[in-house]
Amino acid sequence: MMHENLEAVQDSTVAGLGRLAGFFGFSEVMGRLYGTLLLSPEPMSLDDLAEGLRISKGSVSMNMRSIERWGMAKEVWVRGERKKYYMAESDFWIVIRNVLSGREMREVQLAVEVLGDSVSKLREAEDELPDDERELAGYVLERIGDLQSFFQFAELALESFVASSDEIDIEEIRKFVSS
Amino acid sequence: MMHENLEAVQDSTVAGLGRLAGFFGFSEVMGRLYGTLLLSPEPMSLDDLAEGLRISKGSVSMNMRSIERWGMAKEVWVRGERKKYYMAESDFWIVIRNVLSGREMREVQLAVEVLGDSVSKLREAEDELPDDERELAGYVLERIGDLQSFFQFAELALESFVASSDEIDIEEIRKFVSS
DNA sequence: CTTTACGTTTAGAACGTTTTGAAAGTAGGG
DNA sequence: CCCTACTTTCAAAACGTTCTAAACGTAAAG
Repeated sequence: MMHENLEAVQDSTVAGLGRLAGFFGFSEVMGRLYGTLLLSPEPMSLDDLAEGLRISKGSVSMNMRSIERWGMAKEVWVRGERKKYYMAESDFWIVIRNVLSGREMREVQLAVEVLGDSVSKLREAEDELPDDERELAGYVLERIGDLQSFFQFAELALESFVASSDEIDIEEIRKFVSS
Repeated sequence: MMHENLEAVQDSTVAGLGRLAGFFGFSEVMGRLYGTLLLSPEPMSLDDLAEGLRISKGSVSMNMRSIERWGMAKEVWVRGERKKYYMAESDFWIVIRNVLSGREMREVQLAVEVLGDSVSKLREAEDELPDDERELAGYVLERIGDLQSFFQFAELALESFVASSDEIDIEEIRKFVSS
């Protein structure tokens, strides 16, 4: 039996990461799996994970594939074992870069595209409109233009963050934070 | 009857904002309500909104309260009317600042707190542990420490962004983006 | 004081998502 | 080549969320 404090601390960390994952639009199970792996010095198999979290093997299998696709964990080969073993990616900057570039970026880009289409469609049709509608169209165009600017800026900001986070080092941060 | 292009553009913008709202963990209806208000030159009543989006008054009522709490729209008083009228907050920086400070910040702060508790609880108990568990505890402490640093940095970054976004001006951005 | 016009709350229905256990698939080992 | 140990897929069930329509509350108007 493991010391109660150690186990409690592991549990609350795992639970916290689950909560966080849910908050950011992933499944909570993904967060808990990631947390479990992160706190384990040894790589873990699907069975280990299923048993540790008391969830079905099916769920572990599917969620681990998501986790892998997001670059949050890697499969590791263990000599003489037929099972799959996983280890958490412990560089959080890599993790959030993966998420930002693969998900938030896509979403923002899509928004920018849609708005661009709308604006050009409306600009083309503007001349043919009767007066009262032209006024409304002008207002709508202005507002959509604001949205465009905003999302284009967000896109740029994300891009530069994703590009620069290569160089971020957690030891640097630790010093910075504790100062 | 409104010109088909104008209406189509409004609809796709509204739908896009709904999608985005869903992506960021709000209800899609909230996003659509906000979009509808944003594209309307006149303030709109609950009935206007319900009719425009073909959803129930009840839903409009509840979602508009959320929208108001997030500072994404304001009630406006219309002379001689008993209805409630709303206008969208059209400064997007204000909107995201509200969201970041009221939601993402809280979540990150919570994570930092929980991790802090865990670390100190575990540090206290460390001495009493048998050797094998002490080793594991050391490992867990290290990983949790990394998490702490990461979230503390995120907290700082959010803080400074929220604090500085007072001074951000959309005209500035527009120039910046289009260059 | 009653009626009317509105906003809010609520219970239940509809819907989507997640979980599970079982069945199917796959690849080493004998 | 089959057996065994494992992973993946899948359909059904459990669950949670969101929607609606109806009931309710409230306040202005008559």
